[in-house]
Amino acid sequence: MAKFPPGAWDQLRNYFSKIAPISEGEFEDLKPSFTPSYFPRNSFLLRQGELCQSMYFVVKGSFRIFHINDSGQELTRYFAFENKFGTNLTSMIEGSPSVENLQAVEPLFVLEIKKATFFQLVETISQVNKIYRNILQNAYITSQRRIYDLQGMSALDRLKWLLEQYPLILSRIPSRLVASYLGISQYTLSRLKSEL
Amino acid sequence: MAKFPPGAWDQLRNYFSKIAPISEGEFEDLKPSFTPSYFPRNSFLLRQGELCQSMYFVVKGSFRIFHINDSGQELTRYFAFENKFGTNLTSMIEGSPSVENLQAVEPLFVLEIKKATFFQLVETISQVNKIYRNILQNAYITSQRRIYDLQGMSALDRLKWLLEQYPLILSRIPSRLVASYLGISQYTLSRLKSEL
DNA sequence: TCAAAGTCTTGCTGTAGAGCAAAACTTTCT
DNA sequence: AGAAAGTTTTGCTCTACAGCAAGACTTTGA
Repeated sequence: MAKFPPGAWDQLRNYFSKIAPISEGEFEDLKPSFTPSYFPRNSFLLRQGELCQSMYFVVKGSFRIFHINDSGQELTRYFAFENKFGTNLTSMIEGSPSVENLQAVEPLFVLEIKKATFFQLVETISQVNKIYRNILQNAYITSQRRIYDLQGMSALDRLKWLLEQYPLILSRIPSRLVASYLGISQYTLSRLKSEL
Repeated sequence: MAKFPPGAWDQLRNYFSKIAPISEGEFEDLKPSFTPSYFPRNSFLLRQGELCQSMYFVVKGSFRIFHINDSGQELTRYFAFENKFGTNLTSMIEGSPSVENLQAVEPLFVLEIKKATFFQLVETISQVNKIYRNILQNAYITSQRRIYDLQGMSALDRLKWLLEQYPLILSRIPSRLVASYLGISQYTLSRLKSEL
């Protein structure tokens, strides 16, 4: 395991400043709420059935959020890269067992914040309230876009869409997982890649 | 056009009280922000390309939210029935042109609140802030569930799912629209209904 | 109350994409 | 460096579903 990236706190501060600017002092107060941690490739941050206890801010690497359905098929709905928060919001909000897994795709460094701590900050610190609102809004918008864009599109058009919208996914994520994100089989994806 | 349902304000008050209880007096102050209006069957509250200017609280009837894609195919993502808020959140949040249409499916009575008014209340009245958070959370959760539940399901399983999750849709909404909600053709839907 | 418009059903045909299996290629580990 | 494990590609077959067209049934409105 490599050592924790030194710029981590700057990345987080930067994230804040884009949405809800925060003073140096206020930020210092926030720091203790976050814990740096490391997850090796393929390890799980959360498994289906567990309660989601934390949010994760990606410092370096990536993880995916996916679900295994009754027929044993994997469905990936999100890849979190650097400077993004990711978690199973539904489980956090409802306190219900997660229907999703969070799994590191690349070696992963995160800043972790506990659910209770986070929601407390949402209530008490207006910047964090704003951050949360922003996270919800974005989560919603992304998910909307995904429904509309992918529904009723041919497999080839989905691939082109991905290339356009999220080129990072194609360059950093193994094909098998990309296929499960697009909702097509790995065979079809492989064939389509040759067609451009 | 029938006359506006008399219990409308009670319905709205009731909605509030389940999420963010509010006093009689505070509620009276809120009332002027909402305007009762009526939309006949099939009329549009909003069309693709326009800016979404309002949120709608359904008093009686129903409307749907749908998108027409490049191949001219309709995709319905939501049916709003009594005591639900509905709008194109994305367009409201981003101030971007709507990619969705809102259309009355049954004769429709709503309480309408303007976007600017609403966001102002979100900032100034903590109960409305809570309502908004709740709307965002629910919108997100619903949309999540839809992705997971429908992706990779056979057409028959989708139908069973609908029967289970949203029986109202099957009983009140024309088949053609139901099909566009499930992402299957009207022909397939018709055939499957006979298979139970 | 009956014509006209809209909606639902059903037969038939065509096709996109799933899924298996085996080969080619890549990465990982000792 | 070479064996073992994992991933990607490709050929082949099979099926669920789309989409047209024509007929049955339902709703609407003058």
